[in-house]
Amino acid sequence: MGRGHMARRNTNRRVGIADVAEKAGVSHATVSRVMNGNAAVDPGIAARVRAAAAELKYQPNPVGRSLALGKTDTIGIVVPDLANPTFQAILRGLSIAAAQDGYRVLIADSSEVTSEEAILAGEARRRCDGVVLCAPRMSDAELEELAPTLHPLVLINRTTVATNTPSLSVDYGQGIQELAQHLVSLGHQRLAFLSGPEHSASNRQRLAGLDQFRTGHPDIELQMLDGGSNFDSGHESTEAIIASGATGILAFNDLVAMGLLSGLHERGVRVPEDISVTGFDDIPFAKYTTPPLTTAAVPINELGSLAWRRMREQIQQAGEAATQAQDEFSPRVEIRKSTAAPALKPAS
Amino acid sequence: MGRGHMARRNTNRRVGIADVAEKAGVSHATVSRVMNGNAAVDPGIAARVRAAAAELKYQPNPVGRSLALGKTDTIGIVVPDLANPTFQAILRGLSIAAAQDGYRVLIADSSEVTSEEAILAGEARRRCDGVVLCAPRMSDAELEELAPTLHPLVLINRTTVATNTPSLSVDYGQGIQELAQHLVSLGHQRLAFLSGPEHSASNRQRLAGLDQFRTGHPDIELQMLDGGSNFDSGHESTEAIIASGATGILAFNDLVAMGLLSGLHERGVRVPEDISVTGFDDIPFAKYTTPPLTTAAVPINELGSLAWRRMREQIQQAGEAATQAQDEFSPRVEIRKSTAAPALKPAS
DNA sequence: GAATCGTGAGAAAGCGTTTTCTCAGAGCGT
DNA sequence: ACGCTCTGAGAAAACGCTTTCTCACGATTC
Repeated sequence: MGRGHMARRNTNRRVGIADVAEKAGVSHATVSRVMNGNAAVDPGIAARVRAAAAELKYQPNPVGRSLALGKTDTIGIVVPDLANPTFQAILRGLSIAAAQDGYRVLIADSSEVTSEEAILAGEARRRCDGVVLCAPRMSDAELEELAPTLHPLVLINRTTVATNTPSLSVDYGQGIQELAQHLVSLGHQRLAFLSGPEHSASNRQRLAGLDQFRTGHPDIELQMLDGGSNFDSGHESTEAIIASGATGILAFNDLVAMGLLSGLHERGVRVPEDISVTGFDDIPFAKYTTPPLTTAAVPINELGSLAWRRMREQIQQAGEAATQAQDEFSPRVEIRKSTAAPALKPAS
Repeated sequence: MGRGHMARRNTNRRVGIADVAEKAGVSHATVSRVMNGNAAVDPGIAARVRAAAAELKYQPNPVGRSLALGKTDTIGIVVPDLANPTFQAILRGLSIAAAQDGYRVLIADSSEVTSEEAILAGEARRRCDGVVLCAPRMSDAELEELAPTLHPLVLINRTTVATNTPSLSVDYGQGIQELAQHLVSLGHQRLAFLSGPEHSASNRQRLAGLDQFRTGHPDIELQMLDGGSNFDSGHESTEAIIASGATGILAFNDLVAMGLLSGLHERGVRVPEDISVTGFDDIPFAKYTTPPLTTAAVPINELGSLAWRRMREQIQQAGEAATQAQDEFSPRVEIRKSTAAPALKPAS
């Protein structure tokens, strides 16, 4: 195979800085200088270098560059489930905003496996200049311990006690209360909440909001049913929902609501005549379900781009551990056709 | 600021291989050997190294590793539009499959800007061990020139004349013909195709399929209307569709169809009573539109994971430029409620 | 018991950049 | 004309790792 020391260099190897240095008759250093435009170099030489680089189609190797500069121009994002339109939208917003500043994004999907999150985040952080942790399912204690490790870190839908990591959150507690209020004002007396993943902080917020709602409306029945965060889990809850006897259903999110809608349709239960259903998030498709879904709209597109802005701020500050912005968004109730007044007298 | 040469090393710096070497009283080399389990090292020493590594929480720096090994354990994916559920699904399938083998994925969204694709792909390739190019909009000539540059490359919805880059494609031509056939067999005589992005290869396939359809059905009217690939462009085409007088509409994809559905609804045109509409792709939400969308189902989840398998094959072969698999999927028509027989006599 | 082999660990050479350090030569003032 | 500063380019160190090369030491063999 001929693993000799010299020769076979040009044949195989990608063109490197050494090649253009040789062609231009200058040193590596000079090539680097003209490529980066840092120090002043003689215009004649610079032109020669540029010509050589162009002719050889030289493109600096980012890995070497990263090692020397100590930065990768890449950020990582960890999401619990890439199939969820909410996280897709955040990813997209983040990716586009970051690209505008010359940064790329590396994705990691924990598939809702809580124990993987810390590992994925750590790995991502080592490869990237920062990490955005999206709706982490891990415990507060674990998050608190992990956060400093990850440092240029942005949290979405989660906060830490230490105020030096920025967070973006949505006031799910308020949103769910408004939805419940909407159902009640339509005349519903028996509500049910189809809850989300056990370790989801946003689910806990919803539960807290509903607790508060209960104290304000002691006369209203409100059941809690276990569920998940995706389409299937909504679909699987159909029986339980019907059995509950509730007429107003608050689904964890739009996906769950859509699954439920389809399940109810299969069972011949009419929405909203027999049962009213609400979602959460207002994903783009919520307008086009049958019937169009009443939901609480989260400004999802802004989340991604704001996450990048917060990340960039930290990267630029580099060091001075200032206290960081804690952004909170208020969802806005979007009334459509999946909610209506309940039937006047429930059959019997 | 004290930019001296020594000291201030432990304070600031991330723990590196040198630190654990020192702590264990061995050389860098030995630490590396232990961490990678390559060469044989004395069990006693190995234990000492491992203990030191654990105590220091040492994690090898991936950038240094990448530079030394010439691989990044990362692949890139370039998509025209991350907002499109089809590409989201491919990304997800790819990401999950790659993660299983310890690879991460870097994303690049060209935002349908054709001229950006080559640049993004090139950049991605330099940072990664391979690139998957998803429905590239660039010209055949450009693609042909770019392909060898990108080498470990997988194409989705596009092929090259050189057979040494694997490609995954969907037979859009056949799918659209089957949909047209479906409309005709329902009794439609006047069809219209709402075409997609001009530079989309899959759009050209559809056009070719429809040409073929025409020759088999000279009696059927088939108009071609310009459109786009997303929700909005479908919505914007509403007027043109109504003006066309067609009763059977073949939308470029499900998104366009959904936009059209909403536009028609706003205008009071009933689907399927007045106009039948078909989509393409069968994205998860197609079942839940009003009415549920007749479409051609593409096995979208498989695409992503198969793309990874093809990529992995190439990475493993590393060199021997064998001819690569060209996979083709056949869409399956999914008849739902957005298509029906046309009104017997069109008003006048 | 001397020559040979094998084992395993350290020294050092990469990997491809950037950046500091060093120094030659030009320009300037006196 | 001498020494001074200043500009700009090359040499070399650094980034953090892997891997080849080298060599010391103990074990084997005749």
